[in-house]
Amino acid sequence: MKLYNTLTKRKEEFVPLHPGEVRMYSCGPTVYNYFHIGNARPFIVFDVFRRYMEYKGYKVTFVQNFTDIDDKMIQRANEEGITVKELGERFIAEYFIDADKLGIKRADVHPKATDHIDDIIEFIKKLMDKGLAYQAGNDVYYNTMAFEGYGKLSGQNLEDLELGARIDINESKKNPMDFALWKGQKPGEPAWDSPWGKGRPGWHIECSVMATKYLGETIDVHSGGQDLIFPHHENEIAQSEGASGKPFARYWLHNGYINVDNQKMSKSLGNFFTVRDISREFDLEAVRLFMLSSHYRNPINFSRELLEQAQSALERLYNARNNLEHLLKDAPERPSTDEEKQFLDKLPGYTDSFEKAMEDDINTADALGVIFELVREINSNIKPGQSAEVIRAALDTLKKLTGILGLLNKQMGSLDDEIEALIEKRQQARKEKNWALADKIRDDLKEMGIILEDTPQGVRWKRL
RNA sequence: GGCGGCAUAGCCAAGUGGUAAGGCAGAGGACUGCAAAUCCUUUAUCCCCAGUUCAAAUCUGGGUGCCGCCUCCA
Repeated sequence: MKLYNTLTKRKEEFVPLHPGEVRMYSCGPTVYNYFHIGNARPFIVFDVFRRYMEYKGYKVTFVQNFTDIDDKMIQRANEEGITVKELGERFIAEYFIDADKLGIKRADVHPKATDHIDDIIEFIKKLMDKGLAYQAGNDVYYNTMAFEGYGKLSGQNLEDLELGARIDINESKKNPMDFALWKGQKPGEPAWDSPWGKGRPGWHIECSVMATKYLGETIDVHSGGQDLIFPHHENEIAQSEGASGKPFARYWLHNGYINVDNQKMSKSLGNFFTVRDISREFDLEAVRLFMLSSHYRNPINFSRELLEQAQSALERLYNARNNLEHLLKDAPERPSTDEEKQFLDKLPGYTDSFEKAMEDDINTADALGVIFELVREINSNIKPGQSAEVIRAALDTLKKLTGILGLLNKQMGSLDDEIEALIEKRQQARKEKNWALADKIRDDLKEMGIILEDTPQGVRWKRL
């Protein structure tokens, strides 16, 4: 499998550090609000990466943190009149509600910064011992000048960075590019005891600490949005490699932004949509399909129209699956005919093409194209009366591939007797050409959320 | 100023040397009591110019336009 590695600026063959295992860390949300769809992109695309690696048989250990202490957390908690801890707990719960609807699997570990204060302190001590950090007042800073590789991820050197940097008013730093590992307590802020006085961790340190704790000093994959390349991930490298003397992450994966009107969507610009807001109008699975319909490193524009397109595309997928499930119920268990076997022989080709797309730096857009080609193949070939073997094989392939992308999560389910009876009654009416009654029943069922379709192969239903 | 990305049909989007996947929307047709679903047909000189090559959307050079990072941010 090839992955574009931000560190080397090339596609590289993925070779895990430990054969058969993948250890990956992805930067999670700061839990001071509902997350927006810009945040959702990395959650979704790296969830797909994880699912694909699991599908390929790797033992994947996936860690995604919650940042539950920082300036924004403190500010928001004050506005709400609650503690930072309460705020964090609330929005962690909200995160899972939205993430579940987006089809994002739980990470193996979802560590919180505030649960790792002791580990963070130990880590900072280690950096100080190595001369990579210094205390200034009640703060502790990372000494960027002392770390040789600083800038290697973002492709910049310290001098260029400083030229572009705003004048830093914090005169206690030795160098403007130095960043806080530990921030001394200010009035009204939550704080923990430390060798440098009461305070709280800086933002970057938590990821180095938790990634190391749960995955080891060298991990396989570290991922996040492109805007984290600098300074966040650059700083993580400085911290982690400074402390361990070993490479931190072997592959750095970064997704592109979501734009609105061709402008970056971000919290600071205020032009963002939360996933929660979107969920009131759209099926979040359509949002997922939308995210996967272009390559993860390309920027994508967000709009209602595009979401509607994705919704329609999703329905095409569901129709294909549901039709197969309907057919399977009555499919005869018998040996497949030669013609049916010809169809069966075509199925593995779609899996191959799908994998080929995924192996090329997680090309979900291409992979999705393969799924739609499979859908057409299925729709053109599958008819009532075909062997259960054929229908089952088609269904299995479709479910397998959509499952890797985390799509088609809603089960078709079954109908209760009352509705079955209504459908039967309508069939009788149709037989008698009582169209008025038949249409009335169909309308009534629609009110109840059941849509009927009279196909040449008989009546079918699906949920609204 | 330093670093980086993008430009393919009405919309979205793959494709990185051999005359353009797929989805959405539209048009025509088949099927159908109607509707829906489904199938078939149909819609692109790949931003511009020059070059390399038997052959370029794909490589090289130049240009134009748009965007991002260098500051909290996915």
